[in-house]
Amino acid sequence: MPALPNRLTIGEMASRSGVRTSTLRYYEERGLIASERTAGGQRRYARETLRRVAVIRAAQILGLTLEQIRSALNALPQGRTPNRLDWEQLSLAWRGSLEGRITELEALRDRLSGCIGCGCLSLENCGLFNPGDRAADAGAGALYLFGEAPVPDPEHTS
Amino acid sequence: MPALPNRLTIGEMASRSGVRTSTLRYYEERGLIASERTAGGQRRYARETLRRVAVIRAAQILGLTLEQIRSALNALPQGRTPNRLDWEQLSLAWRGSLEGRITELEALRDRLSGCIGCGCLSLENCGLFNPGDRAADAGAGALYLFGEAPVPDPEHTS
DNA sequence: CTACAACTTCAAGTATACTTGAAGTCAACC
DNA sequence: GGTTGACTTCAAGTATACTTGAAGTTGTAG
Repeated sequence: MPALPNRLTIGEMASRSGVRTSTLRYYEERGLIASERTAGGQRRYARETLRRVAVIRAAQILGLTLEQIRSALNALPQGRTPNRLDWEQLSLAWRGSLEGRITELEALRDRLSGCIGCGCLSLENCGLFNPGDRAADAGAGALYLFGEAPVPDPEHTS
Repeated sequence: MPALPNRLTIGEMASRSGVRTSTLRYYEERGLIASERTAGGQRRYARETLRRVAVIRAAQILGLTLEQIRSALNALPQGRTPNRLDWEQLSLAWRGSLEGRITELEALRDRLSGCIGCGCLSLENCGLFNPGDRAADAGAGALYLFGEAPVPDPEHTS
């Protein structure tokens, strides 16, 4: 058991990062991490790759895709593994998008609450069925969720 | 152009619901909607299926999987298309899980904020890298994000 | 009755993020 | 130098939610 070697095998990376070897190979294939090779062709990782993997996992927890993470990491000067300052920059940016998602979900929750209160009669008017980014594509006429036709006052219709 | 026919073709369903015909077939295959067939084998949908599809889309926006939606709809008495009261029940339950997700994301945001403030030195101690449901699997020793070894006071180490 | 749009099924493709398995090679310990 | 666990590549499989394409059938307008 080598004590803190400078180059880590993929197995050491896996046990120290908690990420499977297959996942590490996949990250490398997708350009998120890099490795050197021994004469025999086996991977050897720089110790800082461990930190890089940790940042990748953190970013995934935050909901970013691997492609977004790859872009963010590659945008760092020299495409280096984030240091402490880099991490502050990244996490500030990512916190922003996280807050954006929270805001979206809260709006969704409020629309849903509104639907509960109002009975959600019309797909055309209902906020839930017309969230900002979806086209209200009711070409053939209004779509009604409960009751197919607009009925201003149900008590007057049999 | 038949005015509000009782049975809709898949094409009519598609244009009135905003959902592609391929998607409607897929929903049927997955047990989310049902259809009758003409003598020739073409699908004909009851008008209320339109409402059912609308509810499915709403539930998807809320983040439920098709399987979860299928279960919820099948759990209704007679597996019927939700009426107004059913919809209130469903949306109340779904709002609950939505609020759960918001709470999780807020906790994540707060952990991230904490990391930004503290510099996030240790993977073992950092809340972001150890969110509740992930095993802190640091078998080989502590994992440190910025600085590989525990350094209680960096000023005393060269 | 014919034309043609709309419909049918079934298989395969798309995207994301991986995992699994087969077949073979490497590194390290004794 | 031999054994064995760890490693290699490449192809295919998993899960979700669909879309696309091929080849053939149906329904309806004229």
